[in-house]
Amino acid sequence: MTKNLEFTEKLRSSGLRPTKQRLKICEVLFNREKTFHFTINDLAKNISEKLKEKISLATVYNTVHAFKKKGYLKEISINSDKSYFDTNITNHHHFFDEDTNQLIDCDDNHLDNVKIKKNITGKKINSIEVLIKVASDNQNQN
Amino acid sequence: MTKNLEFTEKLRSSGLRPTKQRLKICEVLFNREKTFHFTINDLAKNISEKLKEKISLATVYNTVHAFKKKGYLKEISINSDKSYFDTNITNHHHFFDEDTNQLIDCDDNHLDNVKIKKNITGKKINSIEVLIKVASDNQNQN
DNA sequence: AACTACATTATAATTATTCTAAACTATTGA
DNA sequence: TCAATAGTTTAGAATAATTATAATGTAGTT
Repeated sequence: MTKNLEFTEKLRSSGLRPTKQRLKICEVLFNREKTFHFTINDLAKNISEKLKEKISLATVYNTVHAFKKKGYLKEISINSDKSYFDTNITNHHHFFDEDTNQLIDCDDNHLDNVKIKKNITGKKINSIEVLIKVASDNQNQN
Repeated sequence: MTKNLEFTEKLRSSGLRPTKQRLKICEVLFNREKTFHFTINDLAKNISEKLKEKISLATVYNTVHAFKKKGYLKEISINSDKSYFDTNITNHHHFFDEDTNQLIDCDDNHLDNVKIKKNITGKKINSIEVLIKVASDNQNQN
């Protein structure tokens, strides 16, 4: 609750109206210790668990995309039927646990810096993403 | 046509029956100089252009997944509404041109080897994928 | 040739996501 | 303060990719 003013300011400063729904979503997304990796579905479930009120799915989609556009969220490339988002917007990479379908942050001690030696001519690099897919050692993959 | 026997053998050796449809798809996928990056839709279009006959979409899906399972195709992680596949199954990475939505292979002279210094405990690494998103230098990104 | 297991197919079903258009609300400025 | 307006929310429809279904077809084997 004390964070509400902070979120209001954050939204207003980026030209987003601090509506009730957006503040609630801020609370769920940004009021945590660890970074949060989620799909829209995860988030919607989280909202209806933590908060009493329901927020329309369309609003969740709208808000997540608005937050992404403003740079408050990052979208992560995983080959999947759904999109994954990350509250950690710093430049970092990911493990993807194929057993649990969970994304896990890669910190610096996991991975050497990726160096691009040669780029496509005439293009600029927008992002470099490394995705390390892992699974249980004793589990057979299909 | 001369390749047909080769494809028949390839399929048979991996326990896939060399049906008419699978051979046609092999022809479209593997009878080319360069590696082929495609979505199911690309492939279906390619089939109906190059060949006279139509192959049911369901069969295209089934076949692509069967080929992937047998290791003849790789699925590439791009955050998108559709899945991308690659006939180049060697260990390599990709550029993704956001202007044209095209995947481009990264060869060795583009990228230094990615080294994982520390893995998640109890898990084994199934794959490491680097995706470098690029776009026109003079184009503003939204 | 006939049997059987695997394949193909059209179509229905499912799932994630976006669109729509009407109702609602935050902001602004009189 | 209050009304105008521009941005938001919403339920539900629409769309798009993919998977399931179940009937028909076909390759491989006997």
